[in-house]
Amino acid sequence: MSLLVANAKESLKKAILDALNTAISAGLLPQAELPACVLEVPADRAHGDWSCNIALAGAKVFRAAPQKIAQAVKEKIDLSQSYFEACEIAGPGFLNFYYAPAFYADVLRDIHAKGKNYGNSDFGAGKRVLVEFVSANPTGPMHIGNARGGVLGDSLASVLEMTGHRVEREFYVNDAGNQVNKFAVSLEARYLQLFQGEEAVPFPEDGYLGEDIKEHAKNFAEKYGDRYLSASAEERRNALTTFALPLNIQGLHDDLLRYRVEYDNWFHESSLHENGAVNQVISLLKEKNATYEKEGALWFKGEEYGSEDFVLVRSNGVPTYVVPDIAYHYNKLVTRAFDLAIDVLGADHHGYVPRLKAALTALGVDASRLQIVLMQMVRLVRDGEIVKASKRSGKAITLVTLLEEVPVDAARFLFNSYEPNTRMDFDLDLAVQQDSKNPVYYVQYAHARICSILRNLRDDGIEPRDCSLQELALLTAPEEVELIRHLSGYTDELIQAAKSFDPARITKYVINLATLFHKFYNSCRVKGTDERLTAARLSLCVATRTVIRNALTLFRVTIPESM
RNA sequence: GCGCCAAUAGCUCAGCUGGAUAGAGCAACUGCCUUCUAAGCAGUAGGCCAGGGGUUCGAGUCCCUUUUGGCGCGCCA
Repeated sequence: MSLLVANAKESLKKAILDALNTAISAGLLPQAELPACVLEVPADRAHGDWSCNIALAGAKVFRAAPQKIAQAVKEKIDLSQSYFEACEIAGPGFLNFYYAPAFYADVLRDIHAKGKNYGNSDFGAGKRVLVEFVSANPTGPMHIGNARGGVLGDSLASVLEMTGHRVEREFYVNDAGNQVNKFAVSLEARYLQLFQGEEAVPFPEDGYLGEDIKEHAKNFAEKYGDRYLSASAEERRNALTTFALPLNIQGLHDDLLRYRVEYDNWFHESSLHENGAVNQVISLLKEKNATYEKEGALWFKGEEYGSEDFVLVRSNGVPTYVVPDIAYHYNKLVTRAFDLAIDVLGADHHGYVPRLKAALTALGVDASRLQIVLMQMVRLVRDGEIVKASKRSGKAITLVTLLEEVPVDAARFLFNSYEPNTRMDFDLDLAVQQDSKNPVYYVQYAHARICSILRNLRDDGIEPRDCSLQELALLTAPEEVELIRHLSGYTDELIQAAKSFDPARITKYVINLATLFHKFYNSCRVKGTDERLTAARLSLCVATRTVIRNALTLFRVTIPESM
C-alpha cells in the first residue's frame, strides 16, 4: 500500500501510456511514436491534483486534434488499481486527474510507518558519489563565499544520500605549490622582522598581509627562538610551513565543524606529488599524444578535446596548477572509481572547467562523470548597503566573523534559500533578526506549535494513535487536503533536488509546508472536536512534524520543541 | 575583442524538462487572540517577465539580436 503512495505519479504516467497504446490497438488513434508523458501540478487546484498535456503534445505525431486524443485516453484508461478517480478533459485538451480519498489516508500511514526514513528513495541506485566542496586554501581564513559553498556542498551531499546515493564528502587541501611557497616566504619575512626590525626585512610583494601570518611567526619565534636566523632559507621556510600549515588546516576543520560541516576525507594535494601521480598524469598525456612542446614549455592539445590549448609544464620545469588538479580528478574517477564526482566551485573558476574536462577526456575518462556546480558570488548587506570588507582588517569578511554575528541555523538556512547559480545578497540584519521575517524561525515555529499541541493534548490524556481509513477520511477541509497533498510530494521533491543539484528546492518545500500547516492551524482545531476527528488531525500533525524534522535534519538546522 | 552567468512587483527571490488567469516573503494599507504558541492567519494594493524579432496550438521558459550588470580569458592558483 505505502509503496504505491510514493509511486502514485509514476503509476499514473504508466496508466496514461497504456491507455494510449490501447487506443492505438483499438484503432482510435494512428500508429505513432508515443510523445513524452509529462505530469505536472496545475497552478489552479480546480484543475486537479495532476495534469497531463500528452494530448496537446501528441497532436502532431497523431495528426489528430488534442481533444480527440484526450477523449481516447479517457475512454481507455484503467484507474481501478490506482489512487485516482476518473480523469477529466479540460481546456484545449488537458487531462486532469484527482486523487481518490484513500490516497490521503495512505499518505499519512506511509509517513507514520517510515518516520525518519520518509522521503528516502532508491533513485540513485547506490551510485558512489564524491562531493568536494569548500577546499579553501590553508594559507588563510575562509571567506564568505566558502560559507555558501560549505552549506551548499554539505546539503547537496545530504540530498544525494536521501535519494539512494553512496556519498562521501571531501575537502581538498592545497598544501603544495605556489600558494604554499607564498605562505612560506610571508612567514619567513615576518619571522625575520621580529628580530631584525620591519625596515630591515622587505616584505614580499605578493605575500600574505594578514595578521594571522604575524601571529604564526610570533608563536614560532616563542617556541624556537632565533635558532632559524642562521639556517638556510630553505630549511627556515620548511620549518615555518611545517609549523603553521597543520595549525591552519586544523583551524579550517574546527571552523567548519562549528558550522556543522563534517568531512569523510581531507585529501592532501601533497600526496599526489609524493606518490608520483602528478608526474604520471604528464606521462599519460604524452603517451596519448595529447601534448606538444612550444618555447620550452609542455602544452596540452586542448583544441582537440573541446577546450583551448594550455600549458602543463612551464619552461622552468615546474608543472602548472592544472596538473595536480587533473591528477586529483583522475584519482577520484579512476583510482578510487567513484561513479560521479561533484565539485562545488565559485563561479570565478568557470573558465577552468572545460580544461579539466578536456584533460580527463584525453585520459580516456568520461568527462560527464565530473559535474561542476558553480556558485555565484555572495554579497553581504547591512543596513541596506553592501558590505565590501571588514573595517578592521580591510580584508574580506571571514566565515568566523559571520558566525560571531549570525546564528548557525539562520546562516545555514539562508545560504540554502537561493539556487547556486544566482548571485545572492546575504542580509545580515535579516539573518540576525529573531522573528517571523526570518524564514528559519517561521519553519521552526510551525514545528514548535505542533509540539505544543501534542503537549496540550497529552495533558488531557489524549495521545496520537493509529487511525482507521474512515477516521482519516474525515480530513476533508481544503486546508487539510492541501497539507496532506504537499506532504505526499516530499520524496519527489528530494529527487528533483538531486537531479538538479539544487538543495534550495527543499528549503522552499519546507517553507511551503510551514505555511500550509499554519493555515491548517488557524482554520482547524485539533483539540475539543469529536474524538475521531481529533485523532485524525493529531495524526496529520504528527506527520507534518515528521517531515519538518526530516527536512531540517537534512540541513543540520536545529528543531526546537518550543519557542 | 572572445567566453560563461544573469535581467520577473518598490526590495529579495520562486516559477518544476514550453502549458490553463505570472507567484511568495519583506516594505505599505485593512481586519482576526476570554478556545491547541499572534514568531501566526485572512484581505487590499502593487507587473509591457529589460527592448526587438523568430519557432508553434501555446513562450517568463526555446532560438537570434540589442542593451545593462557580474565573472572569467597568464608559463598566477
